[in-house]
Amino acid sequence: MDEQQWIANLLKENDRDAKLTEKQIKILQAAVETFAEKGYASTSTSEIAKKAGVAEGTIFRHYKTKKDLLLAIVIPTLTKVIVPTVAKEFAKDVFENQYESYEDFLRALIKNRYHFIKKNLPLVRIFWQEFAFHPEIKEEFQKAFTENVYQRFKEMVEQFQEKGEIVELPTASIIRMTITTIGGFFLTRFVIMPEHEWDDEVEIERTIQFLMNGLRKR
Amino acid sequence: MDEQQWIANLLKENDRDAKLTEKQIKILQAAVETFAEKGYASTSTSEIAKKAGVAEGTIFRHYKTKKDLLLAIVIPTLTKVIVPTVAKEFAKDVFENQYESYEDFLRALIKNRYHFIKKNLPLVRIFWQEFAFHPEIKEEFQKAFTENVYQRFKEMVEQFQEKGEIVELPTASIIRMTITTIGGFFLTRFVIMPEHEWDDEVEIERTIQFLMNGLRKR
Amino acid sequence: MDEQQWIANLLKENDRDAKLTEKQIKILQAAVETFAEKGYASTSTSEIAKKAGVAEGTIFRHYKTKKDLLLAIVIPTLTKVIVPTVAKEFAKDVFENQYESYEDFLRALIKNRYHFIKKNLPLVRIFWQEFAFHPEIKEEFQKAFTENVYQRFKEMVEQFQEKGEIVELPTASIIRMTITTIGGFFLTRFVIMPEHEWDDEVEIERTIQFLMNGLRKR
Amino acid sequence: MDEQQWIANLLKENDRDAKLTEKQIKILQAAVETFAEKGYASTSTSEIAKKAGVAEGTIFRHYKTKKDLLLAIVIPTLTKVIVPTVAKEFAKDVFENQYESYEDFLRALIKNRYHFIKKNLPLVRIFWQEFAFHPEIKEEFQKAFTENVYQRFKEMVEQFQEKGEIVELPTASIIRMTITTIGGFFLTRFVIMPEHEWDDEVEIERTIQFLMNGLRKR
DNA sequence: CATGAATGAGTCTTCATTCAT
DNA sequence: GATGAATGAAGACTCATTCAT
Repeated sequence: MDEQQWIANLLKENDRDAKLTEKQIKILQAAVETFAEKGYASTSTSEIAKKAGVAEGTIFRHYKTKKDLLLAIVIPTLTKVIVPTVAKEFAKDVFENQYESYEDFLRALIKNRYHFIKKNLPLVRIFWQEFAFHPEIKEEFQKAFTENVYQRFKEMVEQFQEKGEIVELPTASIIRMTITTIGGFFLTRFVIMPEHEWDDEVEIERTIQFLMNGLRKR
Repeated sequence: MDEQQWIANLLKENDRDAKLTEKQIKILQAAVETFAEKGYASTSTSEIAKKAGVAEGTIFRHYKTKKDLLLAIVIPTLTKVIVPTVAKEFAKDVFENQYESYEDFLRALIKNRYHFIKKNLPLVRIFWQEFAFHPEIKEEFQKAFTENVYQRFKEMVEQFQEKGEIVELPTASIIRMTITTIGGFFLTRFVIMPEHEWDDEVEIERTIQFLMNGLRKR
Repeated sequence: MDEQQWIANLLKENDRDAKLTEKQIKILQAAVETFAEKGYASTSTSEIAKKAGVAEGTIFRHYKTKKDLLLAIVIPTLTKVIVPTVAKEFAKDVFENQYESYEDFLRALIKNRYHFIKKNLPLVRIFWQEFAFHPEIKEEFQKAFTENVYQRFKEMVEQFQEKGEIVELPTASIIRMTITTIGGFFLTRFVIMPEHEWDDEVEIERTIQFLMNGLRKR
Repeated sequence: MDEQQWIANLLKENDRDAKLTEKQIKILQAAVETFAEKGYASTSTSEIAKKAGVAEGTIFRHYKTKKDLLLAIVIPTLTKVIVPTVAKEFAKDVFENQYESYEDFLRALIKNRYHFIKKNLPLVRIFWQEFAFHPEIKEEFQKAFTENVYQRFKEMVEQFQEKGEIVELPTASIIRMTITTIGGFFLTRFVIMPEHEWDDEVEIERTIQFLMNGLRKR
């Protein structure tokens, strides 16, 4: 029920309408699980149906095609999760605070994303895997990123460049390095070596220090 | 012809035997191209056959199953390309030199990998995409990495830690940061924003400086 | 409303009972339209429902199966339209007049049918198309034709054979020639070349003359 | 074998190439049979496969879609059967003879078509049924008719109008009446009342007389 | 060695029909 | 009466794989 709730909330079209049926939720859950595990192309609709405990036809009553089902999972993960989470909770959490240093900002950012990824690992995996093969997803992502994240990120960077805390490289490079360093940590942590025993607290702090050393003005 | 040569050399079982017939080469080329573009699961053997200009049955004469064909592409890309290329050319190029500084080593490493990826982008993409879904690949990769790359990398790091050039973090962390930073650059450069206009020379140097700043002992 | 009325009157079970609800009428209209355009087998009930603006289930409340819906359209088109229309209006119009000549009878017949077909083209098309595949329809038609039309037609023919106007061929042959000639005209006119510019008055008269020349005693 | 031969000859793309496999012939036969009996839309490919004694996949190796299979049956029936049969054998038989009278021409025409239809009844039924729903068929037919039949028919009619044998109506009307009268006979004979006991010789002669009476100049 | 026709299990999708609300 | 979510059997079509030539 609890488990059902969050995925339902996450994926329904918007918070007002959208009474997802119980079956719809089960379908989405089963799809997320299976897509994440085997990939979109290798997952059959009959398998999803079986796992969801519904008839195969039921899937197609709600999602006209298999691809619609994928997009129904991935697009909200972007527009609802990256965008508003970023824009509302996350941004409140991250951007709209007044940080005393870029380091503090980094710490907030990395912790926020850490918890988000940990919670939504299957969704993130699906997004990551299918990103390359579905132009719709790629476009949606770039739009979401450009419109919502990039601008705020830029302002943040410039603010601390002006304060003389971080180096005067082009903003784009700084953003890229920040993101890839953090992304690289998450990738190693959650995708490549998830079974390794991680001391997450330490590793996060280490990553922050590394980043700060790399970016600090001196 | 030239094009054919390198992929033939790259993929044939080992440098001695292995007279790949013309058809085999065409099959491998077609497979690499198509797997990279659409993903393994979404590629049909008949499509490969058509693109390679051979009969459908011919593929199965050389590769018992479709998966065999994938592995015939990916495993050598690891064992021949990561391993011996690393061990012979690359390692000659990278590890077996005497570097005056970690920075020089980084520069050699990043440039070597840059050219390799640029040349083998489709192969890298396939590896990257299928990595998650095929345990064989994952294992083979981890074996290759652990046995060949990790140990040499570690020695290199320790050498410059002793010299007092780089910081005394755990070797594993330093390796991870080095690799993810470089990997992050390549990912952005070749996968996420390949169409962006890059000044590669500048960007590489920037990445090196960032890494060095992050790792330098102070 | 007007449009609704005639199809309602045409199709309701019989003139007394049969208060077809508004929804029923809409279903029938949608079904007629779609069956005529795409054929019975290629029409889905959901399509009809959508076109009629009712829920899918509603159709099955009124017609147990899809085939029932077809028969609800076709059978009245026969029993109400061929039979009573023939027997009452048409027959009043056609058979029960005293014609001075077979030619006058033909003229009345062809004009009456011309207007009927023009008005009911979709119904006629459905009947025509499905005739071959549904024994019920075939039987119903043959019954209706034999019981109601053939006998009266025969009397008409014999009457003018006795008067010496038309030739002494077997009645069946004369009826067949009359019907196929007229039918052939309608077929060309409404099915094969509907978009051709027809001068119907002239063409009808020409058909009558042709028939009379073919049948006239000399 | 014999049975197989004619349908193979009839349907293969052209007399030279076209080695239809045994299986292909079986598929075509099964398809013709079933389409004729139940209509295209109501026939399933699995049914055809079963009847043909092949795997369902085999059908799609030869005909990319179910509709392709239909067209592979119907179009040759037009272009090979209407056209060249008309243009070569039939036309030799019918048009290129020197007829002494329109009546002789009619007799040749009707007998030729009588045998053709009798032999190819299923094909004719399919054509007739699907004509209305598939624009491709309609267009192909109109092309075939206009290009091959109409012109020759017209010359024939005009020739006998000049000789004063037949009436001076517009050629189009005369052709239409000729065709619909003959068509009407065939329709009644083969479609509407095939089980009736027909004395075909007599009925054909009667039809000719009727037509001639209708068209004779007087 | 290479071919390509043949296979049949499996894929996504549609559809007539049912039934709880 | 009307709805529309749910069903599952059936539909068209795909595909990896085999095998006779």
